[in-house]
Amino acid sequence: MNVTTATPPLDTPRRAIRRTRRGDEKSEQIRSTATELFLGRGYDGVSVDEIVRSVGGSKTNIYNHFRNKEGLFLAIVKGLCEDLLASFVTIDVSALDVDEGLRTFALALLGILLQDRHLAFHRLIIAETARFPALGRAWFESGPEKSRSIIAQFIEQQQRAGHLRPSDPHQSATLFHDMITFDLLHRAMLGDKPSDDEIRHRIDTAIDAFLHGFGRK
Amino acid sequence: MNVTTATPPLDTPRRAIRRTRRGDEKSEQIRSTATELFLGRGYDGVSVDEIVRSVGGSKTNIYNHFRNKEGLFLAIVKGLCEDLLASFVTIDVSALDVDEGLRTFALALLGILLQDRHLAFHRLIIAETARFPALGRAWFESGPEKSRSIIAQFIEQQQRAGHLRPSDPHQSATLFHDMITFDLLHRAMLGDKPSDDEIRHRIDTAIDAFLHGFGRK
DNA sequence: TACATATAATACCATACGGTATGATATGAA
DNA sequence: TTCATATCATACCGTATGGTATTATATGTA
Repeated sequence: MNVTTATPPLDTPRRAIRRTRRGDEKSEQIRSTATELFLGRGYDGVSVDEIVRSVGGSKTNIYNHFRNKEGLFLAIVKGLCEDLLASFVTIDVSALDVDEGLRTFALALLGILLQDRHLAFHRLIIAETARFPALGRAWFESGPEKSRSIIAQFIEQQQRAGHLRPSDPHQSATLFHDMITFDLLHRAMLGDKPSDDEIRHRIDTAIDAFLHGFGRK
Repeated sequence: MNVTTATPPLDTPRRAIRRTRRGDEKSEQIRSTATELFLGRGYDGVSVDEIVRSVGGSKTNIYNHFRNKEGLFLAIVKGLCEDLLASFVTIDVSALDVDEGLRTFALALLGILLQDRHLAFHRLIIAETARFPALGRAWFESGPEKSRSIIAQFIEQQQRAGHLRPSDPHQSATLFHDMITFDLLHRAMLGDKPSDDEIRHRIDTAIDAFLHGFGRK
């Protein structure tokens, strides 16, 4: 209801707190415990009282570390955005050819996206973007947009080496990324987890389509 | 909490109701009014009292027509699943060549998926699938799976005519469908609606990739 | 040791929700 | 017209929620 924008950011403590080791530890306990609860049952599905019961300690202290329930939630999502794709940004494909590079990216990406933890996270984001619009943006930038950029770099490099015909690298990376992820991710979100064979087969088909297309010349 | 399965389906009236014209009209009023409310603010965001205020009449009567809040919600989602893709199933591409056919499908599909009404519906489905598992299934079957099947039929027909090289038609249709939809749909869900030019460009690129690929032979 | 403050424990508040009970009124079929 | 019943209006119940107030205790620093 309150749409004024003069209020300070929500993911900030309600008042200056003297930082201390015990305090930081407690704050981390609250954050990590609440993370699992929110991932499991969504924002509305978890009450502050339940977080208190689960992490121990007092309700007041939660409201001291995080301004309110929304503040705690936003801090948690911010952390998850950074964590989930962490292993993807360190992949080194510089020594691989086109086929191997794309396959490496695809396997790593699906390995992350099909984890239960990511599925729950994805549900959370989609569901709560209506309530917290900034949240969807942050996820898109740190998720799909980031992984596509990494793939785009590789594609551009392969184009310069003459192994791919010229095109907008980011557009091409997006098409490849989407071919790989959409179907398997959505089915996994409905509880229909693809087998390793299915994953490999999907990747093979997508790489083949990406490199050669389906036209009959 | 109650996980027994002996209860009757939820989208069923709580007791036998003598069907009458006024009753059917009232039931429709409730359904259509509540549809817009749920699309706007989700399941938890809309209270039964608010539906009563909005549609007029009495709370009791809603509980007579639909067993409870969940029953009303499921009836509404079932209706939306059928409505949204209605215009897609009647498309006739039998006289078109590969390029034109794929373009026709892509334009029609995006025309549906990027509507505000569908975006809200999609959010609703993803968010509430955790609470109502059957819901995600029903949507997937009547949505993505259905549109892919229609595209697959066209691809198979073009393969038999020798205009596409042989492949699993449904796999290929899935790849094409996902290239077309994933990125634009997700960005639209975050409020970043693509322009008509962007849509056309994306479709061109995807069709080109589908037919010719990006490899340098 | 002394003092400021972070944490705890607990009771409490206002509000909102889904759902039911009850009694009055409107409607439609016999 | 009669009578069963669909609809309405309203009050109510039990429960849960986010958030605050209060008072006591543990902790770190000077």
